[in-house]
Amino acid sequence: MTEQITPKTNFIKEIIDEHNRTGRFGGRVHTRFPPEPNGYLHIGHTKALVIDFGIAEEYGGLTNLRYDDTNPVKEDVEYVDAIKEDIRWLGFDWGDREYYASDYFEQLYDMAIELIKAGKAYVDELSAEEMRENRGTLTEPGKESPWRNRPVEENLNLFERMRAGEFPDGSKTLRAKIDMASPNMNMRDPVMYRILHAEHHRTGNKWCIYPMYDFAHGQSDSIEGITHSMCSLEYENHRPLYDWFLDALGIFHPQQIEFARLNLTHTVMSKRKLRKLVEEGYVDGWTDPRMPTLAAMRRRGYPPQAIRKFIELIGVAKNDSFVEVELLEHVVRDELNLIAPRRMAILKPLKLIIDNYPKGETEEFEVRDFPQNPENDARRTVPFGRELWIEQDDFMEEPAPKYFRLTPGREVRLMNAYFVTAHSVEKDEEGNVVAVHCTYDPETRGGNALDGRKVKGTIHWVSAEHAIDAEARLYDHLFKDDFPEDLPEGEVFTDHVSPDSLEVLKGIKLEPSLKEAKPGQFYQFVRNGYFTADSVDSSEEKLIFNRTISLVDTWAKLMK
RNA sequence: UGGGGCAUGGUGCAAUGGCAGCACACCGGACUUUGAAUCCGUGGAUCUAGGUUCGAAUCCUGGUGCCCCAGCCA
Repeated sequence: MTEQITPKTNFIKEIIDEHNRTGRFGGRVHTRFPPEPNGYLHIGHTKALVIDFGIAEEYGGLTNLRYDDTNPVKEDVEYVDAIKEDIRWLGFDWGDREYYASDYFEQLYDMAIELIKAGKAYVDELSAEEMRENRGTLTEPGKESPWRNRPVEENLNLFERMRAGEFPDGSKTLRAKIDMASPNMNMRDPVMYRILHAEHHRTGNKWCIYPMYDFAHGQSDSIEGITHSMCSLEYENHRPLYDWFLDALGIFHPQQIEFARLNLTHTVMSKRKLRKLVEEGYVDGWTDPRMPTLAAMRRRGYPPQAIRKFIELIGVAKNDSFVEVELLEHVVRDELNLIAPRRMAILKPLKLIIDNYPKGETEEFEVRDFPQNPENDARRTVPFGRELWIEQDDFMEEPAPKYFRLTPGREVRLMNAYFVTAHSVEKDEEGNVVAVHCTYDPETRGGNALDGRKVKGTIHWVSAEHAIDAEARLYDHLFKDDFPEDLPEGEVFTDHVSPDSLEVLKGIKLEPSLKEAKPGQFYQFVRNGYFTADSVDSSEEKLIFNRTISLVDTWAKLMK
């Protein structure tokens, strides 16, 4: 297991410590996790999850789950449910504090009225295009809207009628009256409300005006008494606006803190791109095990503790960064190594016939599930017979240098069974080896020679007579490139989806104890990798295994 | 050529004026009934130029590079 040497602090905790020293929030720490229900949670969100829930817990505080559902045209209950399942799977608990920004629509509306009355908001009638033209550019100030200074009463009247549904989509907006010349574009009279005659997944058709994120998030935090509102770096430019609304309203003022979001090599993380992969069929839905979504990782067999551990290891900072996916894979292997019982399975079968083993005879071996762990003596029974399946890769008629598996004339160990020596091969008309003949030494039962002689190679096997047929799905990185988003001019990231990211193996051979394998149970297929039954397609009649992650393969590296 | 942020081995994160460290990756070795795991070991970093200081990754000044912002998205 990886050492628990993660840094004990980070810049966010230092800020909180400072607040606690000065008593800004009376020692209280209350955070929120604010997903928009418009897609599945991915590994990047896990960073926010671990920060939001982890920090609150560390300080003895609470975390609210709050859906940021202010845009009905993009959101759906399907995602609300999926998100909750993912959070629970990771082991986080929001108690009964499941909230929605849409719960606050009425209060938000009242706040807008208040700002209008204070002369800090106005109804604008500029079209989207006109508004864009008036906004100015990064280097030039914007122009004030001709509607900017109309009387409070008129604003009130118009805003009420916006709510009443008197105007078509896009015809009017409510804007904050701040500063069209601000160097921060977010302060150039940002839109607070837009007209959207759309059905909301929670409020139905009650509303036809919806608040913008900037007008909803800070106040939602405030209403819930959130003390520390963590978000990603791109919201840094929004903090002045977040603060402005809170101050203009004179309500409880949480602290927004921004951190760098997680980027991972060999994958893409934006919801837009993930959606594209799904919609254009590059993958089989949001839960395709190659996706970086939590649902996909669960299906693929990543243990949730490993994902949490990974997030703890990468730390928190404000530095834009790309984490190598190898670290995630390391943590997954590390965890699985501890919890996954060993099994024998042959992925690419080759027949091995023991010529001097009595025909028709079988025997059983009692084999340990965790041979590397002296404290866990769990065992299972594995049948053995005259004809076995071994891996094609475990036999070479003309061995490469340093190859020490099965090859004519060399003695190797069949794991937990006997020493065997290959003598001859059967080939098909194309010259492919289809069976290997060997002899065994009955004096090596269990895998050790009475005379103490050693063998260099140990290979795994499955009794042909008892084997169960199954399918295996081997996954590799979705993209071969480290940074699939860094593309030459004119190329699309979907063109780079790796054709090797999925390899389906029909007719793999399993030891019989795998018959009852269920999704959510992890196995190590000895010398091959970690596998789990597929939660969508596997059944008792037709077992289908996902390869969660291969074992480290020093031999393959040597061969390159 | 506006504003906001960020620069430490290949990657990510520490070091908060006092010996630049940890993890992954890489490389070498030991051990091995998994070419896994485990164990041991090597190499490799403070963007740059000045300044302050006995002493700077850390403080100051200038430069350079990268990221974000011109949605009625979040």
